Amino acid sequence: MAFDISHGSRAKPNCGMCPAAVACLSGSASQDDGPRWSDMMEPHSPVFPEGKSLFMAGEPATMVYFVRAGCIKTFSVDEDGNERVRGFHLPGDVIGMDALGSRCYPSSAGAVVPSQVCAIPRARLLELMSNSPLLMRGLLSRASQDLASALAFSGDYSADQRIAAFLLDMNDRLDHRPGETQCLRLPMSRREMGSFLRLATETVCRVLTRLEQQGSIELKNKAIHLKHAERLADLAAPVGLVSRMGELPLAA
Amino acid sequence: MAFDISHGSRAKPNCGMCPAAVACLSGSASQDDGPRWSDMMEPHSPVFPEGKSLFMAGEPATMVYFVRAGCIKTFSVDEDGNERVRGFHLPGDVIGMDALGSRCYPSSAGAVVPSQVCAIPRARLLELMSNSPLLMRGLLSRASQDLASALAFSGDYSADQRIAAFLLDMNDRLDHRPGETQCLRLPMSRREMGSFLRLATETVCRVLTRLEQQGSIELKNKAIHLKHAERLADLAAPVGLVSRMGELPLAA
DNA sequence: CGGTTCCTTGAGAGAACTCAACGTCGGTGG
DNA sequence: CCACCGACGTTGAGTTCTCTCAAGGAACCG
Repeated sequence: MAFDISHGSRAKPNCGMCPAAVACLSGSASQDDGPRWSDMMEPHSPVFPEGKSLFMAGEPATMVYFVRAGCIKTFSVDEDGNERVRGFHLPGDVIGMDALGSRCYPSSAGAVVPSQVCAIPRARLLELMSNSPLLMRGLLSRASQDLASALAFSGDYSADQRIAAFLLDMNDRLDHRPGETQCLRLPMSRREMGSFLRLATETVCRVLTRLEQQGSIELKNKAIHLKHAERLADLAAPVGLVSRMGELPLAA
Repeated sequence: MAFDISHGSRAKPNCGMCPAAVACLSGSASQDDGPRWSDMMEPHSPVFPEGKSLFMAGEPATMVYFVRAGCIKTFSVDEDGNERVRGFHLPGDVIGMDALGSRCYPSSAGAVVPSQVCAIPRARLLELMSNSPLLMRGLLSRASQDLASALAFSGDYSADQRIAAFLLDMNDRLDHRPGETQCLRLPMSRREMGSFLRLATETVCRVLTRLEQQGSIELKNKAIHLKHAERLADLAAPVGLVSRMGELPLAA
């Protein structure tokens, strides 16, 4: 993890110091908004231990969260108690945008690994958006990207294609030191991965094993070395997931 | 169809006269916004014959559309030329909200049956949203609902469950005179239905036939009579699709 | 160390797909 | 009016992919 959450838990947010701030604010606020942005935030950035939930589906949506460190999943639970992961949120990602227009969170959210988030009251964010078209544009842009990503994964693709696309997506989004060999350290379990990709846990395992036998990847538990990213990209091409690195620059 | 598009094609939008206006503006604008709203619109409401496309994926997003009559599908085309329907949009629905934050439309849009839409320049809408928090709230609310619906259908459910949920959703959204027996007239082909639900055309047919044999529905080509909506609802329950009739009232 | 959860692999079952054929509908032109 | 055509809809047979059930191994924690 790029940001050690063991120190400074419950620290007052200071976006100037936060390694995730670049991603949080990218395309979302002008230079001037920086200080105001920090001031908006709740005074503490709570730490959530693994498994702890931020909020439950149906709960009144009071806050919007920005992930500072760790990994947060959003999910819903069907009547049989089965969990369905809707998405994984990494440092710099926003959680709760889909509740901006409604009173309640449409899904639950919980920490996949120990995580830290910054919170901003939903009403304050709406107000801020009204005052800053640039911020509104930026946040809408993020929401659009999340939507596009969700739609891409919702397609009817084979297990191999979905997993290849997932690995590449996580590789894009998890920050890893440049120059370092592409070694993913996935925060989530096989079960959570399968839940997100609509695959049985066993199928996830089998596909990963198959990809390893083909020499495309190398498995070391949750660490995955992408040996032939190109081959994965070929496999994942039909999914049509565009890299989120291609951020919208600040210019309108 | 509740609104005969054979007359008044290319008519100047007049939301006071339009049967879809209630849905368009529901929760989206205050009383005062009504006239301003009409003025925003492009001077003509173009008619799109079946198959005609409104815009293509990747095209610069200049307009946001409101469906006035007919049925518009949004879709993407993969590298093999296969069409994947992302959603069906009925009178009162918005198209292009997912492009508000980006420069280009993420998917293509085309008429499923002869259809009429009202267009509003994207920039004008963004401007209007900045000036009217209520409008912003309303439109975000719609976007949230669309997202929730898309997520519900993206779940890993059986063909029967997805089709039952789809029929009930269409029944909710297609306006039919109250008191009339619940007789759906689906605008889309089996192929389009399957494309949306991630099912082969043949599977759609088989499931519909099965539902008919069970006495749940009655098929007359594209007209479908829901004989036992309850049974369908039981089947579709796990999909967790909430009726869109439960609109957010105007009150904050 | 137990105990638990997660990961992995195998065997069999089932759901949906593909391929193929045929029926139906709506339009077009002789 | 009827024959023809193409697109759409329906049904059957066989295949494939993924799931379920089952069991053993590995990692983690008190």
